[in-house]
Amino acid sequence: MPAKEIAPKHIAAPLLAWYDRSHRRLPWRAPPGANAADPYRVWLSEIMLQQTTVAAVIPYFEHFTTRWPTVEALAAAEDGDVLAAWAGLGYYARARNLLACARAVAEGHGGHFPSTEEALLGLPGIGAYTAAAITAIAFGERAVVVDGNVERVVARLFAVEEPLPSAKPALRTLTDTITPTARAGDFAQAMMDLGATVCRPRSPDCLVCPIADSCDAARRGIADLLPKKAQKAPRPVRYANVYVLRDRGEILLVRRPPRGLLGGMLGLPMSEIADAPMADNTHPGAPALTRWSRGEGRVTHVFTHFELHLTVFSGDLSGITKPAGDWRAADESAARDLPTLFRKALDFAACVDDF
DNA sequence: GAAACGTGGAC
DNA sequence: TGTCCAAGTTT
Repeated sequence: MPAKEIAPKHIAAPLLAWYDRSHRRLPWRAPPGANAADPYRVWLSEIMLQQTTVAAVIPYFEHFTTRWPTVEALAAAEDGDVLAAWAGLGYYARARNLLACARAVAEGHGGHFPSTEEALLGLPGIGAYTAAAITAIAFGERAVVVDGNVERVVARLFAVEEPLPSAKPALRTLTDTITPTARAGDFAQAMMDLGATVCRPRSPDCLVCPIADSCDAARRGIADLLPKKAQKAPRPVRYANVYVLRDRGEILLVRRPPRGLLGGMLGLPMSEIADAPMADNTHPGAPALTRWSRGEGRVTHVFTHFELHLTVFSGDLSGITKPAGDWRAADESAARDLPTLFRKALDFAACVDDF
């Protein structure tokens, strides 16, 4: 019954001491000894960090906070500007929910984020993890903050053999038992930092871990085998066509439907996504009836749940009525606001046709 | 509960 | 090269 032997203070005290010693400076973190963190910055960083690495987030966070320093400023922004600023970060529903949340806070809460988990959970894009993280980090209130790092640390600490994701409820309960009341935000961040830098998914560095004394997996030498994970489904391969339509120095971009894959983002005109390649002489989803020339080869882009093989067609408008859409100068900057998928397709087309 | 939803870095 | 993974949420 190792769970009983690990008292909160045996974890929190050495962990917090380690955190104070090794404190990582990150743009959304209040410097040591400074005033409490700004809820807007905490919230923004937590949304951006969902399933996304710190290194990828930093430049986006700097850009967003410079351009929209407050939640009210963000709430007043144009949808297209925010989505464009998010381009390349991925999981674009986050950007759509970000705006919806900012507007809810600005209009429904007087520009102040609510400070309870329950109220935070009611806001778009804020789930169990983010609500707890904001409660602890921005408001200093005790909350049980469980992300992927914490699950890993706790699974090892208590040598939980049950695989994820079914172990989630047990891991949450165990996290509750070691969560202190004091320094709630620091404890949460310390757990996540530990998971990111010491209690890593592969090759955990138990020799330098501040809580290895209390760790059942370390004691038994099985830390690198935990947590166990259920097998994931294989990634299917799918196909689509994209169209680079030119008119003199411009190319056509279109706004995608507001939900679903890359929802709301600007992109190249694209066919439906199919399970097999389309015949070269049919052009479902093409923006105009013109002569299309197929690029040699395909662009491959790997999403979480499928691998997309894109055939890139280019064509010239040459006198046909200009279809509606966002016509952009056909240079490198055309790809600026686009999801990576379309940046790749444009790069591919540029290599083939050098426009 | 399972599937949808991006991207880039590490090994 | 392929696989795994990163501070998850929504439907």
